[in-house]
Amino acid sequence: MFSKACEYGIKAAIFIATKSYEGKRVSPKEISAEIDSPQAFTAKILQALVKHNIINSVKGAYGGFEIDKTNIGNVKLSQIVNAIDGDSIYSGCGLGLEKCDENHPCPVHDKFKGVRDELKHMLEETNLEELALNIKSGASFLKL
Amino acid sequence: MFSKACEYGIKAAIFIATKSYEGKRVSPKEISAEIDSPQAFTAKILQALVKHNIINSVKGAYGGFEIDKTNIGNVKLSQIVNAIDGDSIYSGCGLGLEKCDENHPCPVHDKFKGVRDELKHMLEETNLEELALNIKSGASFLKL
DNA sequence: TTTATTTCGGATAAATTTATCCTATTTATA
DNA sequence: TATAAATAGGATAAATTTATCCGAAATAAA
Repeated sequence: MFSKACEYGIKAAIFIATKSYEGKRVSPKEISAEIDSPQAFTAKILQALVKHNIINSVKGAYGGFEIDKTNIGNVKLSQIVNAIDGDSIYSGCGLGLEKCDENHPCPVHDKFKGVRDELKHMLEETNLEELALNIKSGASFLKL
Repeated sequence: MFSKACEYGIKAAIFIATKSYEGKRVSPKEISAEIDSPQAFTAKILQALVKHNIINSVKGAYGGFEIDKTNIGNVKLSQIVNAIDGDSIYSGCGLGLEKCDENHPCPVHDKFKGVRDELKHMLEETNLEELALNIKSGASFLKL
């Protein structure tokens, strides 16, 4: 469904959010340990999230990654997915046709519509706040 | 969503079905031309579909690939997806956790459940017959 | 200003997926 | 039986994704 890079990106953002609520910045080392991902690769993904203004980075001593506490609720999963995997999940044809729409549909166009729309809706409605709070409360997990 | 191999496999199976209704066998060359895919790679995928008993192959002169006319309606998309991509779409965790279920959910487990179930249901309920008939009637397309 | 710490970013390598090529094997027909 | 036509399958290459390494740049604090 998502690339590994995207999975790491989502989990990293959630973890950063939980720490940002505590006013703490986190390093790629802490992040990769917490989400069980390769450190250097995760660092690359964090760079991408920074460039897309989804998370903030602070260089130098006592630096690290963080998200503005007041903005955590505004960050939608769709932004993260879009930043890393692009919009192919929404806009792309399920069977890879170059051109696929109501007027020139692939064989599964209509049947996929529901699934795609539900996925899109879910990603656009889910924000980091609720996901981070569920992690903090122990209702959900980032690894294992 | 699906691998390219799987996209090719689905489109190839649909095309074979349309030809099988006419009692005609088709070659990898015809198939790849019709679904706009690399011929040799497509041939490998056809081999996999044969091994999974989703399509039949007949070697030698006047041979080719076909599907029993009486069985076309019984072939579900889920069988093709399963044969090529495995069951990761259904059973795998959306964020790649090794263990992810009600008791130990990833952050998006519940939110993904609906999407996954709808996708699964759609793949299990859609058969080659309806897809092939839509191609024959010009209601849907396999390329461009 | 120096030092320690930390992200940034380029180069490269490993793994996986996608794709190609060529020979062997099978089979219908002349 | 010989021949032509077709799938089967192994070896290999190209492209993409995933992953690692290391030096440069930036920054806080001593």
